[in-house]
Amino acid sequence: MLEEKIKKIIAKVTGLKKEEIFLEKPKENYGDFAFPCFKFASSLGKKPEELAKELAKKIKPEKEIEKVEALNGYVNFFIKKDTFFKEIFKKKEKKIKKRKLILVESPGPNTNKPLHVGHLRNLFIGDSIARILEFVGYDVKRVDTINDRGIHICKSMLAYKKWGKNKKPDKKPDHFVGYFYVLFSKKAKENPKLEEEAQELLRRWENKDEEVIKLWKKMNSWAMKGIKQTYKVLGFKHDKQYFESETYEKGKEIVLEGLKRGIFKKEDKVVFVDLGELGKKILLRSDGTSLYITQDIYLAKKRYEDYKFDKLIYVVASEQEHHFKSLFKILELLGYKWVKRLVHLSYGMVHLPGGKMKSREGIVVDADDLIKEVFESAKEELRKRYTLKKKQLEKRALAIALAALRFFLLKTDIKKDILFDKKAALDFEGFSGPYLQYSYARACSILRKARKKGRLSFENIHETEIFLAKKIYEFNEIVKKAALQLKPDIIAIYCYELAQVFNNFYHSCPVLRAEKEKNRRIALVEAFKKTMKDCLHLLGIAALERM
RNA sequence: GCUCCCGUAGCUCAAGCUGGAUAGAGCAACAGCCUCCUAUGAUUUCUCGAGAGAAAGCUGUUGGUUGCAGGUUCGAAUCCUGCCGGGAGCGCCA
Repeated sequence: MLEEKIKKIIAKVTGLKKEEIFLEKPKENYGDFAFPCFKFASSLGKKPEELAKELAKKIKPEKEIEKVEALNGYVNFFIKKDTFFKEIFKKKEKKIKKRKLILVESPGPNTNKPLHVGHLRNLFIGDSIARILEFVGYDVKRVDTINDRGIHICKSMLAYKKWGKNKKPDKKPDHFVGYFYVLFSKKAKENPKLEEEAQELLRRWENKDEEVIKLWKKMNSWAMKGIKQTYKVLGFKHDKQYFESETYEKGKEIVLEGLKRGIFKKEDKVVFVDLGELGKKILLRSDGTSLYITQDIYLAKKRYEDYKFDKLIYVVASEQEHHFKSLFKILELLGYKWVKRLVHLSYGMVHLPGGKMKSREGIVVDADDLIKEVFESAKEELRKRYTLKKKQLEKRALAIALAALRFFLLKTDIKKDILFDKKAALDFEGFSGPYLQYSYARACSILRKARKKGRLSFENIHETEIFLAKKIYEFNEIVKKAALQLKPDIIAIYCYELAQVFNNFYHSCPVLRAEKEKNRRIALVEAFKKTMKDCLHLLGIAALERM
């Protein structure tokens, strides 16, 4: 690693420890690596400018280092032009499997409604995190929690019971179920008694009332069927799915046991826990039925028993931060040591220009509708350009549409809220998924025609070639950073910059028509293609050989 | 009321955790550019010529008192304090 070598040199000259040395990436024309002297200078009582000059004098150019210059208190290192090429053309060492197991939970759908754009963000983040962690050597399992019980489920059931006329789905089944959920809210506004009826239905469900269970099974299977269809279109698979309906009873048991042990309290028939700063949290309703958190307690335990994971990452929106803090605290109170392995990866909400999405009122951007719209738009773009057979057209259009969507939802810092802008989601130009695919396709097209012959020459290197080589060189560091911080957006932005630098190179440097430079440039395009492919993989975007 | 998050170009966002040289992209607007792309036809490799379509591409221009006011520092978009504005959460939704 070049950074390591430079740090070593600086350590030698300054007497600092390698760990104390922090290198910066300088601006253009200021070299390739920079060592800021400000802190070190003040500890010696010297002026940074003078110290930088002193240090620069002491360091002699060698193997990879072309020259060393002092400027504005920085020691700037200029790396020899061919070094980055040699670095990226090297065969990489094999990765060491760490054999640590990480569980990623996403997206946790509810079986009372179809997926919306918020779920898509969740799903893309979860999937990308899983890919990134796998890439750096972890074992990763993708798990999902199906929220298939609870008061919200009973609401859609009640509406169907009252106004569904026992009809079978006349549209995608999860949309059909979702319709009744929205209908319930509408009717409940006029008639608040419906809320009580839904509660009664939940009690009957927990008492395993045959009629209720039968209805529940029917509607749940519809919802699941629809949700699975959407997963399939997205190419998303889980290693294991957990169902709330199978964990809530054990959750109750743990809560009641905690009550006996005096960890939890009971007042007015309600079981709750006092979490101090986090406030009080209710664990069982006064009618004895369970809540979201009741089953989450057991679910965490069950997962640990199933997998003995080193880490469990819950990909859940920021609105549930309080919930997870409470959950982790409760698990700690119960004495589970593995609670330290649980992480709530909180991501920002997707808002509409008019405010928050509200499933209950049907104010949402539906995932299926959105996918369809982007897909149609991609088909249109393809038709404008080429004549393709229907199957090929659809396959390619779907790959492009999903690229646009994935990138749109992954490019923003995960903790920040997104303002959903349909025009931007449908954009295939500029800072977009298809832009990445396009640059990849171009590289493939060059390589289809290119043949390398003889040795590589490092004469006449164009500056865009160096920019590209340097960018490719950064990849390893970027992935490590993304894995450490659990931030797919780092990859997304890097990937975009990589494509950008390649497109610059592509415009300034002919490859096939080049002479002495040709072999080197082909090798460079190969290195780009490989890196871009890895990047796209980490984002879950299809790398298309042809656009 | 309390807790957490956010405020950067007309719009959407980078850089903020780890303070550092000129705060970067995309969209929109304006002005340019061209190929190794695509389809068709040859060519067994290297590729070629004709005509056609054409950028999911590139370059440039325009655009900023980084919400406001203080503080720390040689140096602040970044750290600290206060204020203003927006969002989310806070004992029987998930």
